[in-house]
Amino acid sequence: MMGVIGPEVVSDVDFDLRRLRYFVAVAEELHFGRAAARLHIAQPALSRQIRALEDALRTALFVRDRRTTVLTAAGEQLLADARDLLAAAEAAHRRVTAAAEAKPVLTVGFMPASWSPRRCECWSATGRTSASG
Amino acid sequence: MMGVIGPEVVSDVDFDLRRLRYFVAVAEELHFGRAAARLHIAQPALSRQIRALEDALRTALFVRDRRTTVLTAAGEQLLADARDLLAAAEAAHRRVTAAAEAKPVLTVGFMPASWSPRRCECWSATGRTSASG
DNA sequence: AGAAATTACGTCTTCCGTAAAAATA
DNA sequence: TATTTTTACGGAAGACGTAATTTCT
Repeated sequence: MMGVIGPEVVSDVDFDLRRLRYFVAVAEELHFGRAAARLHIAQPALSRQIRALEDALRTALFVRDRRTTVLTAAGEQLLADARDLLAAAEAAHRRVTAAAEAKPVLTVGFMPASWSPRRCECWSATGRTSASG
Repeated sequence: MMGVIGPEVVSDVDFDLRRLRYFVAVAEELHFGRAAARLHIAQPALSRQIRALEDALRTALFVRDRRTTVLTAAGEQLLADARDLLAAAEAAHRRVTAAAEAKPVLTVGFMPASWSPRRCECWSATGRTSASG
């Protein structure tokens, strides 16, 4: 499905964070059985979700070689990005929780590896004393 | 729900990208009706999803003042993070698609505003000619 | 009354787990 | 035949829309 119409044409990236977690598990294990066990779900459910992800991306992520499971180039790219995305989501969750408690937020230099910068300097320290109503 | 058990205790960040999009719409419009129209869904559905998001985060995101809708401090934080997360997801989608087509990927300096760096230098240029099997 | 958000309810899609099937060494 | 993944099927959870409800100006 596409984002639709008007000034708002979002590409509607259809990967769920849950699906991304599933994908990372399979990509790391390279074995649907072990990945399913690690995720505490049944194998068929995992297989379906991975296929659904591939369909949504319109891109093959694994090469199922009958006996072996290997990542495609797209799969390798997604593995890197998925890890970053999940980490970013978790970090966001922490920041939101912290903001709710009106605690000062300290952001330390951080950057996803997939952006592979040649050089990067980045830091910040934001102290906020509860200024909310 | 928590990630569960063993060496893998993921905090199970429960925000869906779809819910995040819904949230951004409301946060930008500060009006459930307009936001729902913009998202092409009904108002109640949107209201429920926002509440579900707040429940999942265990954090209030809006102050519903009957007549007005305002962001909480946590809401403001999430707005910034959500935009970055959605942008990152979209970028990841593009990179994955590009990788699938074995095109060289050019990453230009980019950094979410929410990390509010005092100073940041960051660039990279990765050329990859189809080396996949 | 009028406007804005939430709850109630019925429906439809999606997701999961168990069981069976396909495919390969 | 054993192992790994995928399809089939029935049940549970989630999400949406329409309609009714609450609350404040």
